[in-house]
Amino acid sequence: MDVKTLCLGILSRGDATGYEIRKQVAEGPFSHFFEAGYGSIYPALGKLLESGLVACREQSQDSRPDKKVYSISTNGRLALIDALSAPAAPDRVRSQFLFTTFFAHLLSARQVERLIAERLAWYCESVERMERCSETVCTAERPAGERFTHGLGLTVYKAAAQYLEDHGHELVAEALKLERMDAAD
Amino acid sequence: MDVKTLCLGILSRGDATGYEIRKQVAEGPFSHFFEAGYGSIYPALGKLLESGLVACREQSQDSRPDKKVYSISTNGRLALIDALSAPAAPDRVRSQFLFTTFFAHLLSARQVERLIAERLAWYCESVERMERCSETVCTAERPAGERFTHGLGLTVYKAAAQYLEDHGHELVAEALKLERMDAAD
DNA sequence: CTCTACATGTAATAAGTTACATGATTGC
DNA sequence: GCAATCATGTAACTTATTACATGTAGAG
Repeated sequence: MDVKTLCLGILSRGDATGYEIRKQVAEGPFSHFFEAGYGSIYPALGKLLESGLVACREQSQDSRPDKKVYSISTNGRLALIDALSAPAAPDRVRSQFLFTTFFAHLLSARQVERLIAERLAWYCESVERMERCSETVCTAERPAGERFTHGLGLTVYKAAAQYLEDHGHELVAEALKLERMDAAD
Repeated sequence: MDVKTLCLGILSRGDATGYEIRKQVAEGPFSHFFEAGYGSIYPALGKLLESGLVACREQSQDSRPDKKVYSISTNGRLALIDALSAPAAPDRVRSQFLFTTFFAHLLSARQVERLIAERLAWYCESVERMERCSETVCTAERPAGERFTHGLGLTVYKAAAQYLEDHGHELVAEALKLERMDAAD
């Protein structure tokens, strides 16, 4: 499941340019479980074009740069289904935040407090971002899978935010205690 | 936050061999937010040794292969704190599972059913794996950060598993409906 | 006049994965 | 006898990130 497959998936929902694909990954319904920048999307589209899994038509626009609109081919749809049918690979997660909280005792109380506050803000932003695309994903016309994936993301974010609100103070409390002990020495 | 920093973090809790580090990442308290295999851990330890952030003593054992026990140096501890103090980088998540569920309408009901069941099993395993190391992480002697990180991971897994139990059937129901429609054609 | 949005791409670099290579011991 | 655990490492490959490179138009 690489960026090529991601592009196939997005194109299976409708034609798009590289720019639009990137927007769907950054802000749209894929944002909570995939990341990709231009530097991986454009090369991926190039390879898909080479192997005939997508087609491309150039569109000149006035008062806008030309754009290349990609559309998925029949072979592309088959390749997508193949990729989806492959044995489930485990999710890849690497959390700088959790790594940092694990070693919170090495930071100052001020740092810990900021860490928690920033993360809470980030969860709020993420939830807002996701709710902004709820209207396009959570309608009856869209497949159930889209609603499901969206709902699972929201649920997880909300559970995590709640945990932070419930337990964040414990981290700060310990940091303050350690600082008092240091001061006593 | 790369594998080098991960090694520094783990070594800050006590000396370890490359093999033991890998075990902590695969099964220990780091398993839910970091991944690393031998192929990244050994080279990382090599680089840390070169730059003097860790020290290494060789230990021969009888009836076991020799091992290299690494320990963090003072500079290593400083480097770790530096890395922890760096501005929070967003978590990296790439979920094959969520990608697949998003496009569940392209799969057969059988495939969807298996997907959900396997994922639920995976969550159960993950929760069990994490609870197995609860005893070493969730004691009063360990820093609050370890308990916090552990608790957040468990909370998120449980919330996700609950969501699957609550909404997984919707996905299967749609798949069955699509199959009936196909059969009708 | 500055910032954001639109729009595409390449090159250099960094990072990590997979496969390869080896080998003893312990428990079933 | 076979699988699992302990134990270390390299080389080739794949992949993705970052920085570079360029340019228009509309909104404020």
